Amino acid sequence: MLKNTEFVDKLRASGLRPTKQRLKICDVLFNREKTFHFTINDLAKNISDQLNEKISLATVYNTVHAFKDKGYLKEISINSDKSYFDTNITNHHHFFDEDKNELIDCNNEDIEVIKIKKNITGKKIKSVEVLIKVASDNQNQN
Amino acid sequence: MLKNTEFVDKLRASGLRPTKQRLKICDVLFNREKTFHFTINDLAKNISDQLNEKISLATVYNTVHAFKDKGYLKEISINSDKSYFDTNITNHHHFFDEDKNELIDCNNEDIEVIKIKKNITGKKIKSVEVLIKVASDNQNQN
DNA sequence: GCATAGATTATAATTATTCTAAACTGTTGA
DNA sequence: TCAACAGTTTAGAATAATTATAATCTATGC
Repeated sequence: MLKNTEFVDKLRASGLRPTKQRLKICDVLFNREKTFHFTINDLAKNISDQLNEKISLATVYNTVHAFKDKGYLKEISINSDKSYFDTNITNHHHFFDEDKNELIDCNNEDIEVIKIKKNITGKKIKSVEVLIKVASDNQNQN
Repeated sequence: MLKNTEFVDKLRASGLRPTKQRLKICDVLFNREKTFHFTINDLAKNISDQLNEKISLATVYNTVHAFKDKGYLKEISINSDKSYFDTNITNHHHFFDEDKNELIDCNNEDIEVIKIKKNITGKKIKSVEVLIKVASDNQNQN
């Protein structure tokens, strides 16, 4: 359980003002046991569920993007109408359960290291993401 | 260069009526040397560029989804406001050039086979997609 | 040719996300 | 301490991708 002052310090260190809203979002995002995979909507719901006041949706968007830019959140590549984010910023991959529309971490031990033998000339690799789409047997492949 | 009658047969065989619009879209999508990575907008533009009449955007959406469902197109997972499709339906992976917002095929020889050692219980793997995001050196990581 | 199921179409509706401009607040430095 | 200013928040408008609607049209089988 991280204390409020720790978030304040961390935000200040990143050049972000520790506002009431950002601290609340920190609390919701980072004070949990397991990593949190979420859409903006999930997060907004989560906040309003445990808060009397509410945070404007625009602020939630702003904050999530600010946190992503500072490297505290990762955005996950899924073809979907919405964006998914992950509090686990370490290098790891994902299962996407198409039945439940749910992201699940793939432990690094459970997948072999991806070796890329040839890259695009003049470019630098920014990230390598593996997405394993799963579903019950009776679903369509896509 | 595939002939119109070949598309007619293929569409009929898949239970899709060979309409004027679908045949035109077949022509634009599948009569090309290299695989085509596109968004709906790219495709619509491509069509209207080489056609006097125009095809309704709704029809483009319907057709692309029908072709995808029949397995003639693949949808690529990228976090973005738009969906990307690929005329290359073989099992392969992608580079995404963040500078140009462009998808590039990754030859299967250029990446080692992905071995998934443990799957989600009760689920079947529908697809495994690797997305390698690249950019010029001076870009931010995300 | 005719009936009909399936397609196409323009347009409206929906949904996620971003923009805007005004009000608010954390920080700095006198 | 407090004024001033830049950074934030906010509600609501704007935008953009996509889907739904409902009327019209067309490929197909008889």
